Amino acid sequence: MTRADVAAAAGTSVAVVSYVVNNGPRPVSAATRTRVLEAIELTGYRPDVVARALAGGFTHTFGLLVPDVSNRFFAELAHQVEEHVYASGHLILLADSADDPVRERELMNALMERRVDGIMLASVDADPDLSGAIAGGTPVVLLDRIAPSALTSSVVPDNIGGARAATEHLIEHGRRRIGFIAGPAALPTSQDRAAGWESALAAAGLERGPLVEAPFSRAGGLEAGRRLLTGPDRPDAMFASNDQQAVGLLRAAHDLGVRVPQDLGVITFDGSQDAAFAIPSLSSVVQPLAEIAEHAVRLLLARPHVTARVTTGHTLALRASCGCPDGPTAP
Amino acid sequence: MTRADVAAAAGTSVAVVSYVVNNGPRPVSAATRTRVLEAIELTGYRPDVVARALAGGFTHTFGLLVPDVSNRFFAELAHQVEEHVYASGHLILLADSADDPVRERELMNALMERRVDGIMLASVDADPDLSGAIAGGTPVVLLDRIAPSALTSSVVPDNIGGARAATEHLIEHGRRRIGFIAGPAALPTSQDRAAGWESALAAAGLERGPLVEAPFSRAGGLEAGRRLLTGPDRPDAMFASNDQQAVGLLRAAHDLGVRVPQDLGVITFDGSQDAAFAIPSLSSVVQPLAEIAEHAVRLLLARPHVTARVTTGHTLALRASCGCPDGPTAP
DNA sequence: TTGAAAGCGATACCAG
DNA sequence: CTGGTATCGCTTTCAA
Repeated sequence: MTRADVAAAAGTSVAVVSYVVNNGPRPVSAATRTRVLEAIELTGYRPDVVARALAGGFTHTFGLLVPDVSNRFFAELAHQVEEHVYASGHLILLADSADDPVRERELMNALMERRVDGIMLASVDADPDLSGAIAGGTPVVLLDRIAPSALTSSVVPDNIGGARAATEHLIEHGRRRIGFIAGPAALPTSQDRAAGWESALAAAGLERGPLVEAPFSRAGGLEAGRRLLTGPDRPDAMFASNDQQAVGLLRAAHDLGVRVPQDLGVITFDGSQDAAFAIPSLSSVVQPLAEIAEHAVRLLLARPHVTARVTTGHTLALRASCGCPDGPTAP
Repeated sequence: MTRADVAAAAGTSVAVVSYVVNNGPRPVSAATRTRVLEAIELTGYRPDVVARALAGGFTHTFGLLVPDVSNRFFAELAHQVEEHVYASGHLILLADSADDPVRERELMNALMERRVDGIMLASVDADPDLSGAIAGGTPVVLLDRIAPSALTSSVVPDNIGGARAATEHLIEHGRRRIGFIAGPAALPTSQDRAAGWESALAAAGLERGPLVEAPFSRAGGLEAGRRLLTGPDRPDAMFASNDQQAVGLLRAAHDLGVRVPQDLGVITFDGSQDAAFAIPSLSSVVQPLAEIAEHAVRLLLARPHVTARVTTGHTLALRASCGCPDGPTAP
C-alpha cells in the first residue's frame, strides 16, 4: 500500500495521487480526484509519515519538553496538549529533561533531528538557548518564559499578578506575617512570584515574612516548611511557589502539629489537582491549563507560521487552607 | 553535512561511511575506519534519523500509550521510561487514550505509522486488539495485562499477591470489617486485586466487607468513600485499588469527620508519591516502577527480538493510614 | 575490503 | 490538468 498501488488502482500517476492527498500544489480535475479518492479508500492506503518527512513535509508530531513529567502540573499540561493536538492528527514526542540544562539541550536536538513540526518548551533555564531551533527553522513555543526575541512565541501566566492576588487574599484573612517559599532564584518565574508577594505586602504596609528558597518539589517544600515552622518568629501564613512545594509544606505542618489553616494559612500557585485534593484542600492561583495548551498548539499549528507572546489569566480557587470554607466537593 | 560530505572528506565512498557508522554489515579495515571517524569528527556529521528510518532502519523512538498521563502512576512510569531509554538515545512518543478504547486503537495506528521501534501499552481494555501491531511487526510490551499470545511480551505486577499482603496487614492491625474499592469490574487488574483481598479475608475467617466499584480516579474514590462511610455498618478499614482512589477516599473521610487511621484504616495499591505525601500518609503496596520500566525497555531493545512474560514483585510501604507509625520523613 | 547503484515512500519541478 | 523524474539521506546488495 504505497501511493504506487493507489496510482495503479486509480489508473493515474503517483504525482497525481500526491496532489490529491495534499490538496496541491497542482490542481486536479474533479473526476480524477474522486477516482483517486476511491482508490485510496479501496486500498486502505495511509501515507507514510517517515517518507513524507524525508521528502520535506511534516511529521505531524510536536515535541513537548518539560523538566519533569511526574510533576503533576506538567503531567496535566501534557494531558491537555494531547487533547488539543489529537483532533488535528498530531502526536506528542515527550521529552523529560530531569531538571538538567545539558540534557535539555540534547533533547532539543533529538527532537529536531526527528523533524518535529514544532516544540513546546518548558525550560529549566532562565533563558534557554534557542539558536539551534531558530537556525533549523523549527517553531518553538516557550512555556512560562518570555520569548527572548520576536522569532519565537511564548505563553506565560501573569506570575506577578497571580502572586499578588494570592498574597492579598491572605492579608484579607487577617494574616500579618506572611512568608514565601520561592523557587530557584535564577528563574524569572521565581522572581516574578516573589515580586508579586512583595508588592502585595508593601501595599498593605506589612513587613516581608520569611523567604526561603527551595526546589519546585514536594521534598523542597517539606524541607522549607520544617525550617520555617521550627524557627523563631513563625509566620502565620505562607505562599508557596507551586503546588508541589505546598504539598510538602502541608506535610511539614502536619508532622509538627501546626494546624492549617488555624495556625498557618497556606495558598499556592498552579492549581493542579494536587491542590484540590490535598488535606486540607489548598487554596491556589489556578493556571488555565486548557487555555495554555490551546494557545501553544494554535501557535504551532498556524500556517503561515506566526509568533506571539501571550499572557494567560488566572483565577483564585479558594479552599480550606487559607481559612475559606471548603465546599462539599473538594475539586 | 550528509554522509556524502564525510565520504569526500575521508576520501572514500558513502557505503563505507555507512559501514563504519553502523558497525556493519560489511567489515572495514582499521585504517579506513579511523579515517572515516576523523572525517565525522571534523565535519560534525550527525546521521539523519528520518532518512535512516525510511531506508528500513529504526526510528530510535518508542511509543508509550497510557490511559491518562495525569494519573501520577503513569506520569511516574513515563518519567522512569524516559530515564531508561535516554541512555540508548531513544525518545518517547507519548499517547494518551483518555480511557477511550476507540482512541486507543487509533493511537496504536498512529504510533505504528510513525514507525516506532516498539510500543509499551497500558491498555484501557481487558484484552486489547494487538493484531495490527503483530501484523505490522511492531514489538509490543503490555503493561499490567498478561499477553494473550506468545507473540507479545508483558510485564505485570503480582496483583493478587500484593492485594493479599495489603489486606493481611490490615487484619494484623486488628481490623475486622475490611472493605474494598474495586476498579472497573471488566479489568483483570480489578478482578485480581479483588481476589487477593478475598483470599486474605477467607484465610483469616473474616467476612467480606463492602465492595464498591469505582473508576481509577480521585473522584471515583471520593464518591465511593462517601457511599461507604455514610452507609450502615461502616467498615473499619478499606483497601483501595489504586492511589488515586485512596486519595479520594481520604478526602471523603476528612469531610465526614472519620479519622484515619483511628476510625478507618486505609491501604492502597501502586505506591506513587501521592501515597507518600497524602495526609495522613498512605500505606501501600508499592509497584517497582523503575523495574517495570527497565523490563519493558529491555524487552523492546533486545535484538534479536524476544518476548517474555515478566511478573514484578512488590513491597509494602507502611505509613500512617493503616495505623503504623509514620517516620519523620514522609516518603 | 571497497564502491556503484538500487531502493525506501513521498514531494514537487518541468515538460507535455 | 497530468505524467515522468530528480531528490531527500541512508542502507544494503551485488560486483569488483
